[in-house]
Amino acid sequence: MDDQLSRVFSALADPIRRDMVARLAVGDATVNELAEPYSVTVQAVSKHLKVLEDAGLVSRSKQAQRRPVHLEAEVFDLMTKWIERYRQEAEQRYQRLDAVLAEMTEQPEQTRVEGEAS
Amino acid sequence: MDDQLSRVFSALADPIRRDMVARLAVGDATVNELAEPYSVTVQAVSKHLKVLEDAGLVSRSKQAQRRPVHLEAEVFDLMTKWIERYRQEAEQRYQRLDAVLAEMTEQPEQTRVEGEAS
DNA sequence: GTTGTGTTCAACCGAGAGGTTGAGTAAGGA
DNA sequence: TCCTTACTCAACCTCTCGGTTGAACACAAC
Repeated sequence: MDDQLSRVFSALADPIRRDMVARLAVGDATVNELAEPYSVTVQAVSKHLKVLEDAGLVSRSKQAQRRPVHLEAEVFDLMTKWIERYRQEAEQRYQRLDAVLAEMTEQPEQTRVEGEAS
Repeated sequence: MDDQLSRVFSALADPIRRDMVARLAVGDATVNELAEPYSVTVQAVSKHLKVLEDAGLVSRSKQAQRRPVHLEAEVFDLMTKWIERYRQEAEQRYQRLDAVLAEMTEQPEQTRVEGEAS
C-alpha cells in the first residue's frame, strides 16, 4: 500500500468514504457535518478523512476550530486513466475474439467459448 | 464490503492484482503463468484471483486441469461511471468558484470561500 | 493402475483496518 | 477566566487480508 493508486482505490473501497466523496462533491463540509448521517463516532470519521487525505482525494483547511474538507478532483484522473487503459485493451481483445469465432463458425470443434466461468 | 463497487475498488487496491489485470488485458492466462513473475506461492495467486473473480473483474473457465483466467471488461464501466460522476461535479464546483473569486477580486474581505453547503 | 501437473482448500500467522473510549489541543464565547 | 465547541491523538479490541505450509482434488500421461 505504498503507491498513490493503491491508496486511492483502497480509500474508495469503503462505502462510508465513497458516500463522503459524494457528499463533498456538492460542497465542502466540516468533520461534524460529515459525521452526522452515520452511526459512527466523530473520531472514526476523522480517521476516514485521513485516509481520503493521504490518497489525495480531499484536503483539509483551517477555519477557526473548524477543518472544512474539500474534494480534490484531479486524483480521479489517475484512476480513470488506469481503468480506461485496460478496459479498452480488454474490449479490443473481445472484438478480435468475436472476429476469430465468426471465421471458424463452420468448424465448431470444441470451440471453448470464453466467458463461461461456470 | 457487501456491494460490488466496494469489492471492485478493494480488488484493485492491491498492486499485484492490478498487475494481473494488466497482464490479462493482453490475453488469457493460467494460474501458474500469472504466478510466475511474483515471489509469492501459487496458492497466494489463486487467492488473489478469487478476489478478482468475486469482484466480477475476471472469470475462470475449465480446460483439462487448467483454469484459464479471462478479464471481464464490463465491470470497469461501473467504476468509471461512479468516478466520472463525482469528478465532474467537483470540477464544476471548482469552475464556479473560480468565477466567483474572479468577480470579487477587487473586494478581498474575508472571502469565506464558496458553496459551503452546511 | 501409478505418477505427475495444475489448482484449490484448510489451518494458521502477523500486520493493518475500522471501530471504540478517553484524554488532549485549539479556538470562540460567556 | 472558565466553559463549550470542533477536532485530533493514543490506546485498545476485533476482524479481515495477504501471506505461508500441507493436504486434497482433478485430470493427463505413462
